[in-house]
Amino acid sequence: MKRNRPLNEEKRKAILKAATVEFYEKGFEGSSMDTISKKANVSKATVYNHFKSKEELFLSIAYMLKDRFSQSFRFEYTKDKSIDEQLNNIAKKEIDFLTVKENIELIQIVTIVLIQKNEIGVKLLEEVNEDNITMTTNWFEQAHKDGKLNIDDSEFIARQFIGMIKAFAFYPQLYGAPLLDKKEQERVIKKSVEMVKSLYLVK
Amino acid sequence: MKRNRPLNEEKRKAILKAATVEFYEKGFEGSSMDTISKKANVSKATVYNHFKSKEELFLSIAYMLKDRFSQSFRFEYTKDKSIDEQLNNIAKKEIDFLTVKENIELIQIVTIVLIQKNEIGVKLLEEVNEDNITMTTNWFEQAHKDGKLNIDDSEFIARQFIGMIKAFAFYPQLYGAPLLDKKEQERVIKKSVEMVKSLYLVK
Amino acid sequence: MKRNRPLNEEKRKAILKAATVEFYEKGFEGSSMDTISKKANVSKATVYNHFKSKEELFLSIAYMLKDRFSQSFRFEYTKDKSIDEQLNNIAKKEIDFLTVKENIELIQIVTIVLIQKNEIGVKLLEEVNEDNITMTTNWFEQAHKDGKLNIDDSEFIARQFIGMIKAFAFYPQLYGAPLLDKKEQERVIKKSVEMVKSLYLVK
Amino acid sequence: MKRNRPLNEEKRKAILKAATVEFYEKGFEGSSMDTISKKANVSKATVYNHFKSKEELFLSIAYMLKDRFSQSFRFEYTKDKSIDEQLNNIAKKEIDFLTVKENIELIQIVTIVLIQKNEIGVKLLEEVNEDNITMTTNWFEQAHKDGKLNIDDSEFIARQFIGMIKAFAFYPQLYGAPLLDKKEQERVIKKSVEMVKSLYLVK
DNA sequence: AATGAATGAGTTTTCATTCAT
DNA sequence: AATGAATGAAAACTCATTCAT
Repeated sequence: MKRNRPLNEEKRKAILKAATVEFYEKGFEGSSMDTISKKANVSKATVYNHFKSKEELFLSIAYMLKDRFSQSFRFEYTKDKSIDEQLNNIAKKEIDFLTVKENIELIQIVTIVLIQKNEIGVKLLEEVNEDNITMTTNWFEQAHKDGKLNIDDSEFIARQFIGMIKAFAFYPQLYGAPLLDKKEQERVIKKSVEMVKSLYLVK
Repeated sequence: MKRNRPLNEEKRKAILKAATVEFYEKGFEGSSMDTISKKANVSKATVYNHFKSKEELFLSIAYMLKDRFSQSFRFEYTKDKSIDEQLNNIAKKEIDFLTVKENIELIQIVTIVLIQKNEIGVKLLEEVNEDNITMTTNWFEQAHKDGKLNIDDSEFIARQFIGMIKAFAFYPQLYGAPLLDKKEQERVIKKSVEMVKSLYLVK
Repeated sequence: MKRNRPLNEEKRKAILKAATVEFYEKGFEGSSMDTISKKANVSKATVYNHFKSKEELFLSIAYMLKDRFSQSFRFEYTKDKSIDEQLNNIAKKEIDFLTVKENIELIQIVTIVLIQKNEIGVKLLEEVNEDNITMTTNWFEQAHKDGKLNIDDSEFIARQFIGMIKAFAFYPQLYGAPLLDKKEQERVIKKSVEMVKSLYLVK
Repeated sequence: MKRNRPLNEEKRKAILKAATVEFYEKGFEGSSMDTISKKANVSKATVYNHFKSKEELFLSIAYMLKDRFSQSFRFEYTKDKSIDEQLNNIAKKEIDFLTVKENIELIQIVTIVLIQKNEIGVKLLEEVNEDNITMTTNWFEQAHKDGKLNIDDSEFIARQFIGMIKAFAFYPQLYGAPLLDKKEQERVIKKSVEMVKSLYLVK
C-alpha cells in the first residue's frame, strides 16, 4: 500500500532535487548516496537505476547549471542602441543571473569539485566561464570596429568589465556573502559601466 | 638502531608537507589521514600525536596561510609619495602574494572548506579577506582626506580596486588558470591604477 | 549464484547468536563488531544494516532477557492453596529460571554492562529485579492480610526470601559456579520455605 | 623545573590510585593506560616501568582487595561467648567490610573482570569468597560439636547465613544500590541471626 | 628511574555499489 | 523500473606497548 511515492520521472526529479541540496550542503565527497536516496524518498538502488554513479548524478546537476546560464546570457552588439545602454544591459544580465540564489548554489557545488580537480565537471565550468568571456569579447570587438570604443585588447577589457561585476556580485557570494540587493546591484552596474566609458569611450 | 628516520620537528614538518599536498589535491573530505601518514613516511598514530584530529591538522595549515599573508600585506598612506606610486605599490604587493604558487595552493585548500561551510576555517579566510579590504579602505580614506582623491565611499573603491586585481590574478587561478607572468602582472597593475586615477583622481 | 547463505531473518538470528556468545565471553567493551560479524559469517556492514550500533545490538539481546524473565515469573496469592504450597511454587519458578544456562549467560552479559555503569541497560536490569521483588512483595502482603503470615515489612521479607534463593542459585553462578542440580534445587527451595514459615507463619 | 611531581614510591601510589578510579569508572577493557598515566601525572612509560602490563596493574589492585579483606575477616568459635553474641559479631564483621565504599568499588572492579572470565583475578575472588565460607563453616561446625546448634551440613548453613547478609548488603550494592545505613545494617544483622537461631538453635 | 615520541594492530562506523527478487 | 539486503573497502581515531635518550 505504499502510496504517495513519486514514480518514474517524478522520482528522477526528486533525486535531482535531493542531490542538489545535499551536494550544496556537504560537497561532493561529503554527500552520501544513502542520504540522497532517503531525502528523495526512494531506494538507493533506484538512484542507481537513474544515474549509474555518484559522479554521473553530480554531472547531471552541473549540466543543469550550464543550460540555465547559456539561456540567460545572450546578447549581441547593435548600432541601434547607445554604448551606455548596451553596457548597462550586459551588466544587468550578468548580475541578474548572479543574484538568483539557486544559481549561486549550483556554482558553489561545481566550484568545489572544480577546485578539487576531481576532473568531474572541470571542463564544464570552464566552458561556462569562457562562453561568458567570449560573448563579451565579441561585443567589445564590434563596438571597437564601430568606432565607439578605443580598445587594443578586447578580451582584456571584457575580463576587466566582467571581473569588476563579479568582484562585487559573485566572488564574495561564492564565499558566503549575502546576495546583492536592488540598490547595490544598480550601483555596481553603474560603476562598471562608468569605468569602461571613462577609460575607453571615444569622445 | 633505526637511524635515518627524522625525529620530532622533522616529522612534524613532513606531516604538514604531506598534508598540504594531500589537501590540495583532494580537499578536506577527500583526503585521508591514512594516505597523509603514508606520504609523510610516518605511522598514522604519529600524525595523531602531533595533531589531535584531521581538523586540527587542517587548521594548522590554514593558519600558516594567514600568517604568511599578514606579513606580506602591510602598507600605509604617506604624503611623501605620489598617489600613482603608492597605488602601484599596493597593487604590486597584492599581486606578488598572489603569484606565489604555494600561496594559491593554500588558498585553494581553505576555499574548498570555506565553501563547504564546514565551519572550520570560515572565520580564518574571512579574516584574511577583511584585513585586506580594511587596510586598503584606510589608505583610500586618507588619500581622500589628503585631498588627492575624490571619493564618497572608500570601502567601495577599495573593493573595486582589489577586485580588479583579483579578477585577473586570483579568481581565475582559484579555478586552475596559470599564474600571471611578469608582463601580465605589470599590465594588470597598470590598468588597475589607471582605472582608479581615471575615475577618482583630483585634477 | 551464491546459495546456501542464509538470508534476512536467518542472518539476523546468526548475528544475535554470535553476538550473545561474544558478549558473554568478552563483555561489551571486549567484544568487537568485527569478530561478531565473522562469527555470524556475515559482512560487518550487514551487522550494521540490522543493528545500527554496537549498543543497539547489545540492547536487543538485553531485551530478550527481560521478555524471557517477565514471561516466566508470574504468580498471584490465592486462598485456595496453602502457604507452604504457594511459597514452594514461587521458589520453584525463580529457581527454574535461574537454572537455565542461557538465562544465566544473558544475565551475566547485562550485569557486566550494568556494573560498568555504561548507562546502557541499567534501567533494564533494575526493572527485571524490581518486577521480581514487587511481585513477591504483593504476595506476602496478601498472605499477611489473609492472616496466614505474621509480617511487619513485606518488602523486607520478599527480599529475604528471594535473597536466600539467589544466594544459592544465582550469585555464585554469576561468578562462574555450576548451576544447581535437581537435588540441590529442591534443598534450596525447601530451606527457603522453611525459613519463612519458621520465622513468620501464624500458628 | 618540573616540581611537584611525585617520585618513586609516590609515583607508584599515584598510579595505583588513578588506575583504581579509572578501572572503577570504565572497567578493565574500557580503561586506557594513557588516561591512567595522565591522571597520575606521570608518563606512560613510567607506568610501564612500575607495572609491566595493564593486566599486572590490574592484579596489583585486586590483591589489595584480598589483603584488606583477609585482615578484617578473622574470628573463631569460643565457648566463652553465647551463640547469639558470636553470630552477631560475625555478621557485623561481614557487614562492616561491605559498608566501606572503597571495598565495594574494588569488588566491583574485580567482579567485572571475573565475569568476563579474562582469567585474570578469577582465582583471586574465588579465594576471597572461599576464605569467607570456610571460616564461617568452621565456626558452625564447632558450634555444632559444642552442642549448641542442631546442624547437618555446616557449609550449607554457612552459605545460608552469609548469603542472607549479602542479599541485603552486597549484591544490591554490586548493582549500584546505596550502601546500608546504620539502622538497616542492624536490622539485617538481627534478622540473619534470628533466622539461624530460629532454624537451628538447640533449645 | 623517567620520559617524549613512535607505532602496528585494532576499534566503530560509513560508503558506493551490486544483486536477487 | 523498483527495492531490501548485502558487501568489500576505507574512513577517523585509539590503544597497549616499546625504545632512544
